[in-house]
Amino acid sequence: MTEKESSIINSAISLFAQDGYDGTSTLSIAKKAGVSEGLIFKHFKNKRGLVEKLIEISEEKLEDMISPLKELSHPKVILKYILSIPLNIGQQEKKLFTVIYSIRWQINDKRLDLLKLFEPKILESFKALNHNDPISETRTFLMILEGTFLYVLKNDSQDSLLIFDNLLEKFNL
Amino acid sequence: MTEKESSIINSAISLFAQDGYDGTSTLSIAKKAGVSEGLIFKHFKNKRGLVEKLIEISEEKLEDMISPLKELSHPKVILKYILSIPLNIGQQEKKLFTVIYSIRWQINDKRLDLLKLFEPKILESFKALNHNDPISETRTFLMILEGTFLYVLKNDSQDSLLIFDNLLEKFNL
Amino acid sequence: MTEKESSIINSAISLFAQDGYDGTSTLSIAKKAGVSEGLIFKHFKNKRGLVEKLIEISEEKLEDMISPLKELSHPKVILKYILSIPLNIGQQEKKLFTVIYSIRWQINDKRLDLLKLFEPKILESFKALNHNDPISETRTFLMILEGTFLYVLKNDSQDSLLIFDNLLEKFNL
Amino acid sequence: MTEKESSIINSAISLFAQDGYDGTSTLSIAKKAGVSEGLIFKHFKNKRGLVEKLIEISEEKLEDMISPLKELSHPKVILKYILSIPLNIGQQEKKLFTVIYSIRWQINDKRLDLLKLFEPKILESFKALNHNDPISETRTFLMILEGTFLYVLKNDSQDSLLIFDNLLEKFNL
DNA sequence: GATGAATGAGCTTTCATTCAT
DNA sequence: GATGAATGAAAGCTCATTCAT
Repeated sequence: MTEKESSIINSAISLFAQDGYDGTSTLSIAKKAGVSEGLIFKHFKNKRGLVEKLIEISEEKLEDMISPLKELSHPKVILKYILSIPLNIGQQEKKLFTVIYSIRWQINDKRLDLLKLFEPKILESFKALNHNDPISETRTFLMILEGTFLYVLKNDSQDSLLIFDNLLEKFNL
Repeated sequence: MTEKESSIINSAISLFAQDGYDGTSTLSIAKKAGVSEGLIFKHFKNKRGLVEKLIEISEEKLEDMISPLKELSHPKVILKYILSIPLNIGQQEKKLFTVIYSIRWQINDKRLDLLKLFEPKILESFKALNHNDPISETRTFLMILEGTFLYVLKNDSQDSLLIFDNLLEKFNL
Repeated sequence: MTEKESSIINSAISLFAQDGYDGTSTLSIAKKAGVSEGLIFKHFKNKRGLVEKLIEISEEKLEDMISPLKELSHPKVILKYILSIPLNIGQQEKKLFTVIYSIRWQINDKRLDLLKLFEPKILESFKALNHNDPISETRTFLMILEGTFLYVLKNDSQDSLLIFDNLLEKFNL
Repeated sequence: MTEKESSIINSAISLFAQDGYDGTSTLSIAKKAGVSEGLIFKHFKNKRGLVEKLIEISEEKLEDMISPLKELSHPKVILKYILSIPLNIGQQEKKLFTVIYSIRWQINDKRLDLLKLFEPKILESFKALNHNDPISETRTFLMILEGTFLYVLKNDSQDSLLIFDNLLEKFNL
């Protein structure tokens, strides 16, 4: 990946997060990236191709967040870790996930439901805890996880910790 | 409000919910409404004006949902009622709220944070229940309420009841 | 002519003078006149019909300005009088003539060359004065008359008198 | 400046002169220029931007007409030269100035009062001639100059010379 | 790889005009 | 005579995309 290519990606993330996919012109991305408009199409074929790239990156980012789970064995620790993820994302990831969230309303693509990646691990954990309805509990857990993500993306929250403790309690973690 | 005017509104709700604000052309709204494109602008001035109208309608809808709360006094009953709201919305409301949710990523307007309307009632209830940190609990409650709304809007859930019971338990309701 | 009809005309004059013919919408005229948009078309058939009416009125106004000439016999007095006309027009006439002037660039109509009405009188006067080239002198006179009109319409001139004396001298009047 | 760009400018001049600013669509300009409509906006941002360009060009044209004055010293010669300017403009300049004149009724911009550029030279000349009221005489001179311009723009005059001599006489030049 | 001139389809919006009431 | 809801054509403008260099 050349320097210009990654400059385009970063500009796209910022602008998509700020103004939405449709609200961002390829020209504005090019300008912000200090690059000619044509180059975007050379590298990504489409404006849509840019989104594809962002989805890929998001998936990789999330995979990275999931991978430490392999070394954890206790289900409560696993669930705690998952719940902590939205509270620990950095500024650039925040923008990236904001893009993914906003795009979900405009583009139909299963891959945009990023949190689905956590489902197996969560279900497995609740089963290990002998929860009496692990499937429902998983669904609720995911739902709340999504609420937490949304909250973090929308608010510059410093009160994350309070929310976190509160959630742990509700899931007996 | 003439018949054509409300036809425009209904078409706008459907199309915005389906394709997003930017993804919907005024021409497509007009066609679906069986109306000339110009009429949209006579009645709503702007494409943006159409959104303003939808926001107003949403606020009214939500006010209607809140008003029964006045007759409830027990805090647990109040909170239960609020949690049940997303599970009881009809098909047209679903579309309407989908529009509001999707637009939040493109238009910055405080009124789009519809759930804020519930905040006073929720806080008051947790205080009445002598919760040891009512402010945090309210925030968590709202966050989860949003997650529930999102879930309901995205999925054609028939499993609502299971989720509902699960949530009641988590808030000791 | 009903009250509403003349109200439309006055509004049209003001708005055309301010924003030009194309820059003025029939709706804005209707609003300013306190009248429905449809009524304009009942009375004047067209937007263009409104202009026709304004041209008629202008011609009448100018005829009124010319008519006192019939009682004047001395050529110098006649020319002096003509030269004084632009300096003595009222506020409403000013607007009206502004409309005529601005419209000349958009609509081709011989009647818009209002000053042509003066030509016979001017030519006759210079002939009576035994001017050695009355035709050329008339053309120059008309040209300068037009310059004076333009000046008066564009500037809220109080220095009219100085200009007037200056012109008299140049034509030996 | 690319070839297409100047083609747009020339088409704009012709059409604006013919049909006025509001009466000319950007599409018609594009067609006449043999160019896509979008290109107009790439180069000039706005329809208004096109006018800005025409104003600039006019100013440059007029500067070119003024510059020979630097080499003239005798005030009478200077004034004679200025009076001769409207009679010596070419076909394309004629169109250009027609645009400027017609636009003055629709757009308020000091730069559209092109003749103001001559004011200092004229005033200076009348002072050098010890005219007893040089300020008034300058105003009158400018007014007549404007009348002359108007006359030339409106009529395909071959009788320019007669007018010219006539004017010289009136200003003792 | 990189540019930027150029395109053309599609968008929102305006507006003169019509017509049922 | 008067209204105002409704139309539809045309306007200015944006933008993803192409392509010669």
